[in-house]
Amino acid sequence: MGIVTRDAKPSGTRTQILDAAEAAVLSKGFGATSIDELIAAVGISRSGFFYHFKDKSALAKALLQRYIEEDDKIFDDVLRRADELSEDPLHSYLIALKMLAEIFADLPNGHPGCMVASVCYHEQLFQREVRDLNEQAILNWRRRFRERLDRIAERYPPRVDVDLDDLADMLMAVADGGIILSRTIHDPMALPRQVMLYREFVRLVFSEPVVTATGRPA
Amino acid sequence: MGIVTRDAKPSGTRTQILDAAEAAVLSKGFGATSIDELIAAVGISRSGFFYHFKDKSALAKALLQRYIEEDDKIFDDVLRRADELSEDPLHSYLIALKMLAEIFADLPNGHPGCMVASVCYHEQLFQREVRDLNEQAILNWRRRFRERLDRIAERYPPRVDVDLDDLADMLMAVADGGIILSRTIHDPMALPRQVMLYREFVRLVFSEPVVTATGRPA
DNA sequence: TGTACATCAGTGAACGCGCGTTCACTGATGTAC
DNA sequence: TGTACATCAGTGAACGCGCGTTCACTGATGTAC
Repeated sequence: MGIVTRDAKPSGTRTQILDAAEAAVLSKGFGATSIDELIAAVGISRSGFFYHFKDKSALAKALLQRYIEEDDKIFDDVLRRADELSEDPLHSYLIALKMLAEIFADLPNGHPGCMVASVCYHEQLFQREVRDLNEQAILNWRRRFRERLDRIAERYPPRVDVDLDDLADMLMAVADGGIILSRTIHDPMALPRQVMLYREFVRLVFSEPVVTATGRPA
Repeated sequence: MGIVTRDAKPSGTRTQILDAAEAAVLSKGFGATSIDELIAAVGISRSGFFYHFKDKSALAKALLQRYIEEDDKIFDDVLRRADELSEDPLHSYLIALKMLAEIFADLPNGHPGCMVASVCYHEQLFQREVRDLNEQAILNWRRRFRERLDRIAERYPPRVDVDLDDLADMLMAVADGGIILSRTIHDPMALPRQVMLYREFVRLVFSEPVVTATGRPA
């Protein structure tokens, strides 16, 4: 998961390096991203790079750290706004998921890729520290969404026997899988549609189906 | 998605190179996998490699091609065996999904990674040909599962309004996302649990909930 | 059966380029007294 | 206000290693006649 939107860029050289690196890493991988291409994009010398990062793996760590922070902020934002719109935990969660799908749908060139997924497919290139950072990020998202699901389950007893940790994880899985799907088949809307499908699942799990006059469920 | 199980290895040098390359690419990326480490693993000289592959991108193509073929074979197998166990399209699909989850659960060290996802996160490194191969593989899987869902929908009208292409795609998304999840949090069972969750969703979409004596759905 | 040639599956040495990293240095701005 | 020193944000040149690729060559096996 994760978004590009960078609000109020500090625009210092360090940030520019990180921006160039993020785009390059997400489209060709960390090992194939060279320092030379980054400094060319930013317009500094090779040593300028090493002033900001002690070595290439310091760049990796900073990249992932920044990415996780930004994603956290987006989730904070979406969940908070959803809570403002409904006091019911299920409705709030459904609103949040719809907002998330809309954010994904509004990305002009589709989602650029998830840093967590990229790191996962380059494990061996990173130190323990970076891989731990990645693991903690996912467990943190699980905890956060699990909390919501617990509150929902209190009011709406689940109609099927699903593990709520798994259901929380599924959002991350659907998002990361949806990004791969979207990029591979060149359909930017596939990702938001997958998020909406996850939303439908959550709804089916917790709420009774409302059958309309036509016999079709609402 | 995709499995390691290599049945009846030809065990030629070319195959050994592909095996070594697959493991390396899935764990560190294509750009960071060197020809030198592959020939060291196989025990041939550098020129021995170039006898089998005209250049490194020929390796990439062969790697992806082989991976897709193997995955296709696994799906063929699972769907065929499920059809033998039930003539009902929904039950057969649910059986197939359970089998798939079991295959994932039985991998001793967890799923090694999906080649399609790896290629997706290394786009810029590959020629058009390889990226097209990747896209076609996904569209092919969509077509195959969509077919099943159509037959299910005929007999079991969906209880909610979901697009069947999206629902077919979701298996691939959940699998690829589940692989990333599993690897990142070091829980090999997270992937099969995600597949079972997708299975639960399919069941909720198509079949009426059966309420048991305790008031809990079956 | 013997000989000539072809193919298969490589070897070994060399190539030049690009990579990450280091090191001594620099000009502009900030701070202390 | 002037001077000394410190810090910030870099430059430029050089390093050695590892990379993908090429090329001339080779020994074993297969095939034609």
